Amino acid sequence: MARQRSTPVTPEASVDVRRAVLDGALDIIATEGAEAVSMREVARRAGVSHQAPYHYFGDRAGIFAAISEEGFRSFTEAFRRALDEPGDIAANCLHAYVLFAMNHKGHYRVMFRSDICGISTHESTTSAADEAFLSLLDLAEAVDPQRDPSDAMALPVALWAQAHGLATLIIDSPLLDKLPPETDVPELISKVSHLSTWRTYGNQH
Amino acid sequence: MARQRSTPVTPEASVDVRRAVLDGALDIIATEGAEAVSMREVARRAGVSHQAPYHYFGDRAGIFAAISEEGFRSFTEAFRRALDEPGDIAANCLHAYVLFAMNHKGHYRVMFRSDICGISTHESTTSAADEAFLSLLDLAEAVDPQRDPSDAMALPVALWAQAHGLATLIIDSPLLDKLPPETDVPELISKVSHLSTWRTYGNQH
DNA sequence: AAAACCACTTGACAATGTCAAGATGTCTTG
DNA sequence: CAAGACATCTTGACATTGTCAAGTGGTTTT
Repeated sequence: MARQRSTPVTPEASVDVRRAVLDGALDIIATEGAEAVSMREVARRAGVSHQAPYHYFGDRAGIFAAISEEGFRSFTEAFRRALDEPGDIAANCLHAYVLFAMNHKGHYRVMFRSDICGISTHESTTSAADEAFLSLLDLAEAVDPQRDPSDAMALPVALWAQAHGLATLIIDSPLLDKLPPETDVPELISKVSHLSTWRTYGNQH
Repeated sequence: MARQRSTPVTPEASVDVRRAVLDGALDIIATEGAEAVSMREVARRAGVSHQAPYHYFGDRAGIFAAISEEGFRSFTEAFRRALDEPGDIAANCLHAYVLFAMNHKGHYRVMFRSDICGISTHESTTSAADEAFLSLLDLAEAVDPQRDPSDAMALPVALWAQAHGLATLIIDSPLLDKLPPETDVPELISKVSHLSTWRTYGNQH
């Protein structure tokens, strides 16, 4: 009995293993949280030996770094799409931000958890995060290009904090536990957007 | 060699062990993150056997639940103090919120991590969290008592999200990494407060 | 004096992260 | 086309971890 996997070693199969490890980890993170991810469990789910994941990711933190990178890339994509939509740019972007977190719970939960992935040591993850930040700066520019240049960072920080806070409170549930169960989340986002910095004054297109 | 601890079993000593376990855990959480907390390491730091923490906290999640409860209680205290200060109530509260998170990094990092402490199973933790939420509702009431009652939750949600987002982005560092190193955090909080919902219109006292 | 209890302890177990050392196939180079 | 290099895994071993079980020795209650 030389090998259990149906497909032997081929370039395609190896991509599958990498993907399967990532997907297994993402599933665990989204349902049980990042702490529950174990090298051996993701290996088991991928149907490979307990050491196979090490080949692709080096160590446990490597898996999280890969997930984080993937998350930042697809986040940037979604956010830039929202920037180009017609209507209230800021409101559109807040929706896109929070919906991304909800639809990519596993990714989002890892993206800002410096304690588990040590993102700074993984260059490609850092650059993906930098790109995401740039798209946020573009939003600030669209919302208020005339703000005081010496305080240019205040607006992006305020926007980011509002969106990140709303996203984490929703996906980690303490917020929804406090609200009536029939609460409509997209509607809630709209209301928050209306109350906050996430609203564009006269910049619709 | 019957016993290693200098003080034998007395009521006082037992309080010390409980406290020492909590402090050890808090130190690890603040410096290395919650993942690095292990039952045996906190026991080691407290100078007791690896099973002693189980006596007080039941299991690993129990330690986090206790920290979470302690966090919510002292948070509520600090927040209520800010509510009573003269000046712009909302701005004062935002400062209090973020400074609490910065000064109680260990506590704050655990308070909203449902994945590691399963707060809902610990009744006293849940009630401490409920009280904290009530103080937030009081702030919303002070900021805008005349808002539409059918959307009464939108304002507290917006406030909470802004504060929570800013706090987590600061203590977990991705925000400060993007800003110039000489950035003054309290000043940044003020600017964000000025830009956002965290500002009181005509409610100063 | 006996029973119950508190605040621990020692011992054991399966599971985990990771190092080391293969195995087996593909690809490259002389 | 043989020989090495490389990719993609595997099996084995080890220390460390969370937690169950079963003491141990004082204090308190009955």
